[in-house]
Amino acid sequence: MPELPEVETTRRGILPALKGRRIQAVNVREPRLRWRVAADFAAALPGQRVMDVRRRAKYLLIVLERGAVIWHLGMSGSLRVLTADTALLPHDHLDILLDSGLRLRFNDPRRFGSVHYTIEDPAQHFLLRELGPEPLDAELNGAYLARKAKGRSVAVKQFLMNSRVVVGVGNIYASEALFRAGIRPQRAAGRVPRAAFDKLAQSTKDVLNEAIKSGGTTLRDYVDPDGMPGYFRQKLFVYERAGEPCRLCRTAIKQIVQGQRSTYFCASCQR
DNA sequence: ATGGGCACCTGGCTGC
DNA sequence: TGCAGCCAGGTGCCCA
Repeated sequence: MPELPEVETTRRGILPALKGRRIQAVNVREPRLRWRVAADFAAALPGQRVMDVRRRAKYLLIVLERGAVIWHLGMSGSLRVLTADTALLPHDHLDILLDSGLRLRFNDPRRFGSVHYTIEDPAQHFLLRELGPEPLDAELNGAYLARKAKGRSVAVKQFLMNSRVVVGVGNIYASEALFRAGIRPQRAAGRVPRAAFDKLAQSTKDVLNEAIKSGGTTLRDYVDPDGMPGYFRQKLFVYERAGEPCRLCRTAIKQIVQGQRSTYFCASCQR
């Protein structure tokens, strides 16, 4: 999936086509997503104007006059802005038709994505209310990470990917941020020195910001709303580089499994 | 409270 | 050529 940079790239891409437009219709072709699309979803939106498109963690929030759509792209989802006559592809599960004649189309082969409509404050929705701070906010810093990690035995990589600790750091950028901070992914979170957490907070922000600038990372199927891939892949230091030389010290990059996810690191640069 | 494992689903690649 | 097996940008839930 899209991690935070890909979701942010998507948000920026769809915003100009959506903001200020009125929704004419919603076409749900496949309701069986991560959560079944509610039976009344398609009826709640038509006639409403899109006020804004925001992001919280990896969720896109389409803010309407009344309520909001909470959209997650899962592992393989993408949103594109298309003209009405664009041919349907496999896994094009849902369209939102706008009064401009354009439509927002959701494609998601694995169907791990989801859409919800809420009339309440989205921050209080069950998907959002337990989430930790945004990584690009000042709230994420070394002191915060050290406090949250105190006494915890979980590996620091899994700690960093825990959305109750900090949101938006997925499997690619967790490995990348730990590499840049010089921290072994296996190290118990509670045993990471405070100075290393300072570095980690900064490297997390850096890698996410740089990836956003590059339009995100395309490994397989991610495309932005204009159908373009992201270009950050060529700037990755460790992810999917097992056996290849470290870009800093030439040591072969190692691949291990943590929490059923692949982790990549340099055993020389990371301690 | 914390940590670990499973589940959801399709497609692409590898190796026999 | 066919097919079984494995892997993939996520995350909620259940259990010890």
